[in-house]
Amino acid sequence: MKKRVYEVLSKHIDHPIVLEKPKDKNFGHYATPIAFSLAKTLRRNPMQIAEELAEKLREEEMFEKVDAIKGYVNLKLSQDFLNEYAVWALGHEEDFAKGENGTSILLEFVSANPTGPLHIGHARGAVWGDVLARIGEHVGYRIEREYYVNDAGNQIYLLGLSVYLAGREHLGFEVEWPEEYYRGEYIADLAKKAVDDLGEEKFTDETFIPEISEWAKDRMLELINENLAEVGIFFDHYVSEKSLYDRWDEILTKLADAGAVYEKDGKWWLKSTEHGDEKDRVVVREDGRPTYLAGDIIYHYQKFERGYDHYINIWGADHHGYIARVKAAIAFFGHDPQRLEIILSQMVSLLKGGEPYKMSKRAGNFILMQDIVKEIGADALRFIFLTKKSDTHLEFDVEDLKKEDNSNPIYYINYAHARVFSLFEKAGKSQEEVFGVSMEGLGEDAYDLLFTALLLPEVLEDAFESRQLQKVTDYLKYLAGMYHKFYYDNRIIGTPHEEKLLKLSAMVALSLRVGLKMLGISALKKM
RNA sequence: GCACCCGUAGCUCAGCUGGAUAGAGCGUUGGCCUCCGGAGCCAAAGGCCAGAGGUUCGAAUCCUCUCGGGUGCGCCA
Repeated sequence: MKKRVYEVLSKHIDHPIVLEKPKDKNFGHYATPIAFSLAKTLRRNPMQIAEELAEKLREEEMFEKVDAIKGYVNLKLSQDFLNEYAVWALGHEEDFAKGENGTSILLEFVSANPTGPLHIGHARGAVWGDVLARIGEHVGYRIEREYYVNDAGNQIYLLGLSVYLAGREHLGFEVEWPEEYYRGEYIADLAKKAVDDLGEEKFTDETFIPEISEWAKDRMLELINENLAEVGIFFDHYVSEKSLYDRWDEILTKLADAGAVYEKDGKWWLKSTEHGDEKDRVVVREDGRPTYLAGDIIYHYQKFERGYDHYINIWGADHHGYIARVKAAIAFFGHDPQRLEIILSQMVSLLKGGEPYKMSKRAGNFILMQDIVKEIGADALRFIFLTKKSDTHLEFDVEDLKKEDNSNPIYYINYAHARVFSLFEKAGKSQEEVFGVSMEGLGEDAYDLLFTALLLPEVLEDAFESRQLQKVTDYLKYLAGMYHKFYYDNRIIGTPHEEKLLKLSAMVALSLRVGLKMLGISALKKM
């Protein structure tokens, strides 16, 4: 809708237009303060400009009313326009709110180390990335989801060592635990399975640790994927860090050719300060082994090689210091670092009944994602993360999400959706049979509701483009609230307007349903 | 010390490409079921938008500084 308004306005104004939704609905559906900015360039009174503009816009069929008030131009869409749009939307649920864009995006998220189960912090990035992708795809972007698997380095050895030792303990050997190893019951569980799968003999000698590491890492990745699948999150690609190092010599040569690296103290350094980093970073150690950053450099090199238009990485906020060096590497390869966008996902703290949530022993002092899913369900988990910006600290109480009243927004929204279905059932009608009904003669509040329901497309687009997913949840809560009130104020069944109001209800339900789908939450027809 | 994020109602948070009277949920107080699902609706109370300057027709929003909280600052991954 907004697009159509833009188009019409652009015919009359040769200037960038700001369209906003007025806070007070008496001011119409859309408003523009354009006269203020025009006043500056034209050196004329904004009120006059607004009035002249309003005069012209009144001739457009799309608007029922155009007012110039205090320099604002307020626009009210015509009922016919809203009606037509609703009829189309109801008949094309699959296409409703879809857009065309075509830009391809590689979205990397989660990328948790395969050394332990996912914890609650991972869950935030996981849900956020998944929904960003869902919405982006819906509004027309081509998005592929990728998981970067850190399957190289010391941590994998430590995982193997931990499983090896736990396996020995399981077999009855006396075990002396080193200072550094992975704790938590999952290691013991893994060890038992490893003993069964690999055989007891692998636990007799430390030389088998690399083999155990490999096995444990694969198994861990499977577990992580199971955790993610429980919440409905899947990936298109997995890229193994280990596999990348085959190309290190080639990439290092490229960096050297670009003048991006230099040798000092027997190490190779990336001149990341040239592109805004605080200090240069080591990429090859004295003993010749590449650092973790080297892996990331290769990874991003090949990402750009794969030719997407845009790249998004969702990282835990504790990695923020890493952004500058990765972007520096990209710049050295001659790519525009702006094409890589890093979204940070901030910390999460959990409460239960007002008290700090008890850490799971199983996790080794982490709150496991799967425990929270078990406790509040995947939908609630999704919703809580989606009501907040990704880059602010978040604290929530799991008890609140278990309540079944309006303190729980998912129930609130789904209740509105279910109400519509219950109305149709009560009326003995199918949704399809009212699609064609004219909506003429309904009151203002009905049209306000209809207009709000039709806002979904622009809400989704705005949410995706601004990377502010909470706009979708806010909108759904708002629309559901509006419908609850409408329902309370207006009797529907058995009135002369029954079919019209049912159609309106169907439109509201459609927006709620499509909106929830974008969040990966299913809409209930009955609760 | 440096970098990033944050500071809005008692609590958890929206609002931030500057725009008309600062919002929601919870909590508190008080109303609404002989009527389509009360898992709902209505209302009241509650704010120097951390503080101070600046930019301008206009600032919660942009800039600078100060104060407060979080996180990061290995050649670990």
